Formats: sequence, structure tokens, C-alpha cells
Amino acid sequence: MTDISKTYDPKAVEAKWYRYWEEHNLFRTDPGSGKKPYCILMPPPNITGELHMGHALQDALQDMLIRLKRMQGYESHWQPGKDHAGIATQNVVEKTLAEEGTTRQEMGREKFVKRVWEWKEQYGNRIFEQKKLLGDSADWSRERFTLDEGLSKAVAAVFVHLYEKGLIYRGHYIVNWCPRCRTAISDEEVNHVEHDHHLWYFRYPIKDSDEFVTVATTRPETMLGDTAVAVNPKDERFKHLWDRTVILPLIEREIPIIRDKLVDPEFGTGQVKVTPAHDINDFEMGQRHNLPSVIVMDEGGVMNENAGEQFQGMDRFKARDAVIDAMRERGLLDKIEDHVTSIGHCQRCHTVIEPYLSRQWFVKMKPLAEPAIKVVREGKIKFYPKRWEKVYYSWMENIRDWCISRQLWWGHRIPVWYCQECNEIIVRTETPDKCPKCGCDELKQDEDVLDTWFSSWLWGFSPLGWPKKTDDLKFWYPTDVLVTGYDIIFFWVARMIMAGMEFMNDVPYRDVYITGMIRDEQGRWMSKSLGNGIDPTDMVDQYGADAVRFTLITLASEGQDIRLTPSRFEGGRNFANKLWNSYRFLMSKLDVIASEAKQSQGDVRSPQRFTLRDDILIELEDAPLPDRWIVSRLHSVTEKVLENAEKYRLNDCMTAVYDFIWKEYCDWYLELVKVRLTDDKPLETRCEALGRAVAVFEAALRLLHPGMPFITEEMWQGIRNATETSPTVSSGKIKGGGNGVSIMTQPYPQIEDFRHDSKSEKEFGFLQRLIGSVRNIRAEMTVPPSKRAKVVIAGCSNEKRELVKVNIELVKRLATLSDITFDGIPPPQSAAAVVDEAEVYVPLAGLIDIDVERKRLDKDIARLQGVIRGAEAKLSNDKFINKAPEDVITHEREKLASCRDQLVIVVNNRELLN
RNA sequence: GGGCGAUUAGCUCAGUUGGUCCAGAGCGCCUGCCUUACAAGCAGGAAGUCGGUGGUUCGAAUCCACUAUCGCCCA
Repeated sequence: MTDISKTYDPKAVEAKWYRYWEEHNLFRTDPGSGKKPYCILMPPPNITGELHMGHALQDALQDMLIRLKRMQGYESHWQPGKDHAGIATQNVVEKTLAEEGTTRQEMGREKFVKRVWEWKEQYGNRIFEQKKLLGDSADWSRERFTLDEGLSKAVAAVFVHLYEKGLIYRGHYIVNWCPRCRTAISDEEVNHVEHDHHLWYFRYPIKDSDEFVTVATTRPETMLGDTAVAVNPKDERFKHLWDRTVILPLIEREIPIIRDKLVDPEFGTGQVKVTPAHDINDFEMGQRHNLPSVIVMDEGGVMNENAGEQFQGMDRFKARDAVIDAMRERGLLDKIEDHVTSIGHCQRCHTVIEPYLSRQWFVKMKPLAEPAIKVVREGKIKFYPKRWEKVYYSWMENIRDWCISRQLWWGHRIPVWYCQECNEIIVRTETPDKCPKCGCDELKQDEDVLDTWFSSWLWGFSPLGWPKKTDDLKFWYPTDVLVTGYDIIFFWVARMIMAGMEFMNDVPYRDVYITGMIRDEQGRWMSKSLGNGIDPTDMVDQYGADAVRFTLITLASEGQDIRLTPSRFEGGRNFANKLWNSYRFLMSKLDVIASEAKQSQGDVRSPQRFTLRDDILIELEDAPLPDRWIVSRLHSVTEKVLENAEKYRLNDCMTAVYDFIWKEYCDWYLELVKVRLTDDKPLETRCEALGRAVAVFEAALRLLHPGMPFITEEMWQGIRNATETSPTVSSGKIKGGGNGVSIMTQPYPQIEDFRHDSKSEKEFGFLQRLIGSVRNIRAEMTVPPSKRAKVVIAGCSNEKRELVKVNIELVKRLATLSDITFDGIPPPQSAAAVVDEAEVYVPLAGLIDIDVERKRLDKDIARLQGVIRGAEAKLSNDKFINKAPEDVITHEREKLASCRDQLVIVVNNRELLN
């Protein structure tokens, strides 16, 4: 067929089939289908997000599983959705406001939130459009958004439930405060980075004396909020200081010297300043000793009136320098030391976090963690790779309460109202109209919104309709597997499991497949700021979606990180091209042979279709050896794919199919089929050969489809149109009808579909080695391909001689031989090889280079001697004979005998050259 | 400080339950081929003391201990 292009062009194929799948509703799912449920929840990407390689990798893996299960007859549902991403989205919209010269404060809350919704409608769908380019077969009609009506109801219901259970509380605590985002964030949202820093030693005068205490600090500006100095009660050095009073410099506040065992005598001088409003440890000390908390900066990190006139209005880092200067001027700066310290930064904007005393809402996590730990311990949830379970446990067992309130406008407003009359706190899923206690209707809702993860942690069930008891929920919960990266085990996976146990009383999924992270060539994270990212849509554009998917899946082994360069996708592209060309070959033959067949029957219908016998892969009794062999190999690759898919070793699934198609089907089988497709062969022979080649190919396409959906669909449709019956084999039979809509909905191959045939594999293996040995000789002696050689085989068992005779045409073709004779005298000037017990002589009169041949044989002798030595050493060891299993010993014996025989022949041949 | 991962061919990586002709792939490299499906290809080839040391074992890339280097996470 001349109209099939010589190189595969993904662009001509991908969009067409994606549209086709959507038009035929092939992604749509139905809990009432009567099939078995299978479900994956797509990790909802942020609406601000662009598709990155991590998405591409995880989507390729998820889609492969979804498509596989769909073909296996499950109601295979991939639940898509998006995340409202509180801080990120608010930041993005605020940025555009800044460009317009306004701020959200100027705009007001209501207008701002409306504006964000508009932004979401306009830009929020981009990432899904990009995912479609990858071929994702999610049921987009069921898309959910963490801020849509249903999910908002779920969030409110959860809040009320936990509040009423006493697991949500409000309180004044030190939280991680981002002065740039102007909100509290959770411990998980803080990244600690080690910095070369300093330790400043300040002298505080002791009241009514000339003495000082000397305290060391990494954050001098906080001294303005000190309300005590503390020493360790066991520290004998400072007994004389107990209960004395210190004058806090600059502020001139009298503060006590307290004793607290939390003080580390080794840190600094062993005398420490205590700032309860700006340090977590100091806060605890303050609680124990009833110290006042003085907040010295505002929400933006600017010093406030409590910092004193001199410093008020200064940014916290300016204030730091100013405090140091002021202390130095007063002679109260004792010294400065170099000090390495770990400083927390906002995960989102990288601003230095300020420990800050404020009133926030928290979730008590311990009670929620316990059942979630248990289900993993009991194996009800399994992590792949298993090692992540340890990480999960260590976090869960040391879990701390979760700060869930955020001082943002974009998000789920906290469902709490305060009575302006009696201060009653009203926690409701619906807006109350009056205070249940005093009846007053003046109620004010809490200003804050909830942490975005407070909606994402419900993703295990909320997109399926919870809190309603929907059919979806009944059918698909618990879901089957969550595919995600290790960076969000704490943020998301762990919390989802807790939520699942608390609200569904069951796990959200049975398996957690943790993927590795995509890194650049040097092993660095891909990030916008480094500019080292590779855009998946660029790669799809350049290499095709199938090539991108194939490459990523192949590289994803057991959760290892992946170093990626664009050139890696060439491997996938080349494979697609290889597939394409084998398809082109089959199609051209189908065309020719089909029309010839029709003509021979006096049937000249157009278009000509090839009739595929429905038992073509079953009736193999009289089939030639290569056919029996390739079907047996098909059995084996199917087995490998199915086994590895169960263990989420999808890379192994892919390489198994790759090896089968390229190295067995194309390199060997198709070359052999060509022998039976020459014009001189009877039509019947050609039809059978081509039919089997097509049927095997079709089965391989189905094996491959979940990983490479577009190209397999294109070729499957092509084959379907060119053949009379639907080519799909299932449960041992080719299904008739020819009306399959798509390869997507064809049955996935099962091992029972293809007969395993170890005899054929053994026989064919011999022929492969025989052909290989001749090819090796030819190449080493640089015999030009145009030169057809004659080969003499000697010392061959009757069985193998028959085998070669039956398949003589094949061997001749693949080894480029004009003739094969048996048991002739080895001709003079021959190159020689040994295959099993057979001696192979290639007469090379005039072509043979004696030196090259000597080297070749010497190499073989060395190899054989090595193997023999190894086997002898083992077999002469009594302990080996006594302890090793019988089959291992037998194998060693056979190996030794065979190699010894071969060695004799090779040595003999070598001597002839002396 | 605690935990985890990596270390195998020039590069990037597989190697599942310890054994199956002295360790595999892709890329790169070398030789020869436009052999009518494919040069994004075909045939052949070179290339590794599996980070180091010690141990367990009849047998270790694989299990154990120690150790080195790199990376990540938690505190």
C-alpha cells in the first residue's frame, strides 16, 4: 500500500482517534453496567498548573492501568478533577490585579472571589486539554472541582462532624506564618534549609546590680518581645541568678529570670531569652510560667507599636540590623559567632517563615491517625514500593495537630458563625439565621478559609458523591490504586487514608503506587526557576504522545527517580516507527493477496478484504515451525505482561512487549514469513502465512494498547478494515463479526489464548543459533551479502538434521546461503563453528583470512574453557553435589558435557589452521 | 542526630525467589550493509574484577555487617 507513509506521523493520527473515542463515549463509565468495578482517582492538578513531566509520567501509568482493566472487562473508571489551590490561585490573581494597579483589599472580598472564579473559567481547563493530548481516557464528563457545590458541602459536613466529635478546636498557638502570603500555613508547608548564619550574644543588665546575663540569639529583632530570661534548673553556674529581674534593653521592660528544664545548657551561654509570641519553645515556656506574650510584628513582618518607637514600621530584617546596632551602641553586644542554622521557608513563595502567635483552627490528628496506621500494618493498604510504608509510619506516629485555617479569601470559608450578642460559636453546614442560644440574628461568619488540603483529603470519596450515598460510591469505593509521587505522601496520601477511615469506615484504595520524580540530566528537580523543565506538550509535538508515554513508562522502574533528557524520547519514537513499518508490510501484503484471492474465486468486490480464518492461532498442528514458535512466544509475553501489571511493574510490561515485537516478531518471524509470501508459493500457503502474521500482530497490538493507545488504534482499525472478520482472538477463538468499534474495548489477551509450545521453542532456538553462527562467520570474514555461501553441517543428530532439512529454505534465507549439505567432508579453507553438537563449516575459498579465523576460534576456545572450568569446579565439589538441588546439578553436568564436546571440535579445527 | 535511596559497560539504567553455558537493555562506539516494511533500519562486534572490606552459603550483583561517595526526607 503506497499510501501508508514510510515514517510514522503521530500528528496525522492522534487527534483523530481521541475525537473518535470521545464521540463514541468510550471513556464514559456507568456503575450500573454489571461489570466488576475498577477505579483510579486522578490526583487533582491545581487550576493554576501547567502540565509537567511528573503529570505526564503519572498519567501514562494511570492510563495504562485504566485501559488495561477496561479491556479486561472491568467498569474501569478514572475519576478526573481539579484542585482550587488556595494560595497559588490567589497569588496568581493578585498578580494580575497588581498589573491593573489594584489590590484585592481595594476590591473587597466578594468581588475578588468572583474575579478568581472568572479566572478559573478562563484558564483553569488548560491542564486538562494538555492531558487529552497524552491520550488520557478519564471520564471527563464526571470532572469534579474541590470548590464545586458538592465538594463544598462535603467539606462543611466534615468540619462539623469533627468539631462535634471534639477533633477540631480553635486556639492561640504559635503557627508558621508567611508574612508574604499573610497567612498561617501547616508544618508540612514549611521547607527547612540550612544556612550559614550568626549567633548574636546580647547582654541584659540585671536590676539593681552591675551584673549582666548574656543571651545568644539567631533572631535579634525578637528580643523586643522578650518577657523572660531562662536558665536550666540543673545548671549550677546560674544558681545566683534565680528569681532575679532583668531590664530588657531598648524596651526597658523588667522581666524575670526563670528556671525551665527545656533550656539547653550547651546552647550559647546557657542563659536564653524567652519570646513567647515568636518562638515555639518559648511559647511553651511562657505557658508553664505564665509569662505575657508580646507580639512585636504585624502580619506582614513589619515591627509594630510593641517594638518601640525606634523600630516600629521597620521590616523584620531591617529591624534585626537596627537592634544589633542599637545594642552595639549601648555596649550590650557581647560578640557575634558564626552559626549554621536551619531556617523555615514558605513552600510556595520561599519567604522566611515567622513563628507567630495567632488564633487558628486545628484538627486533633492522633485519634484519626490510629486507624490509618492500623490498615497499613494489616496490609489492607499496600505501598509500592513497600519502603514508603516506613516513611508513612514515621510521620503518622509522630503526627502533630493540623493547622487548617488560612487567612485567605479563595477557598472554603470556615463554617463557623459567631453571635455578636452572646459570643456563641455556631458550627453548621448551612448558614444559620439566628443564634440558637440567645436568638440574636446578628451573626458573623469566620473570616478565614480552610487549608486546600482540607478538601483534597476527602478526594477518596468526595468526587464519587459523598456525603450522599450514591451508586458511584457504592460501586467504586474503595478504589483500587492511587498513583502519585512521594512528595505528597504526608500532604495527601496519609490524610486521605485518615479521612477514608473516619468518614467511610474503610480504606480509600487498596494500593498506593508511589512513582519516582522526574529530574533533569544532572539529577536536579525540574523547576520553573531553574528553567530546566522539559515541557511534555513539546515532546508530544515532537515525538508523538505514544512515544512520550512509552518512554516514560519504560523508564519508570520501582519508584526510582528518572533523569530525563529530550533525546530519551527518540527510543519511543523509533519503536513507534518500527511498529508502523511492520504494519505497512502487512498491509501491503494484505492488499495484494486479498485481491488475488478474490479474483481466484471470481469475486471482484471492492474493496477487497482478506479473509482471516477464525482458528488461525489455534490450529497449529500442521503449521510451520516459525508459526508454532511465535504463538508460543506470544503466550510467554502475555504471561509476562499480566504478571508484571499485577505488581505495578509497568516498565517490565512495556519492555516485554517491545522485545516481543521488535526482536522476535520483526527480526525473526516476519523475515521468515517472507519466505512463504513469495509469488511462487501457492495462494493457500500465502494466505495462511499472512493470516497468522496478521493475527499475531493484532494480538500484540492489544497487548500494547494500554501503553501506546493512538498508534495501536490506528493500526488496529487499518487491519480491521482490510480483513473480513474481526481479527480479535479471545478465549482461544477469533471473534467473528468485524464490528469492533475500537481496540479500546476489545478483550485483553489472556495466556489461554495462545498455546505454549516448548518443543517448538527448543527447535527454533537451535535454528536461531545455527543461523547466528553462520552470520557471525560471514560478518567476521566480511563476506559480502551478495555472496551466497554453501554450508556443510556435520556431526549432527538425526533429529536436528531433519529439523534443518524441513526448514532448509528458512535457514538459507536468514543466513544468506545457497546450499546446505550434511556430513560432507569439511571443505578445505572453511571457517568453522559448533552449535550444540553440530559442526558448521562455511567454505570460504579465497575469502578466508586465516589470522581472523584463528582469532575467532581462539576466542571460542577461551570461552568454552572458561565455562568448563567453572562447571568442573562446581561438580568436583562434594558439598555442591550434596547440597545443591538436583536440577541445578543436572544442568551443570549437561553443560559440562556439551561444552567439552564442543571444545574438542573447535580445538581440532583450530589445529588444522596451524 | 534519625531514616531512606543510589553506586552494575563510555552515558542512562534493568537485574523480582541467591543457581539456568564466565552479568542484560537502550544510547553511544567499531565493522559491513540502501538485503523492497523500516538507515528512526538490518547483520555482526568491542566494552563491566557489579563502590570497598569482611561474613553467611555448595554457590552472592542479589542476603548480613562494616565502610566510602553522592542524593533525598524527617528532626
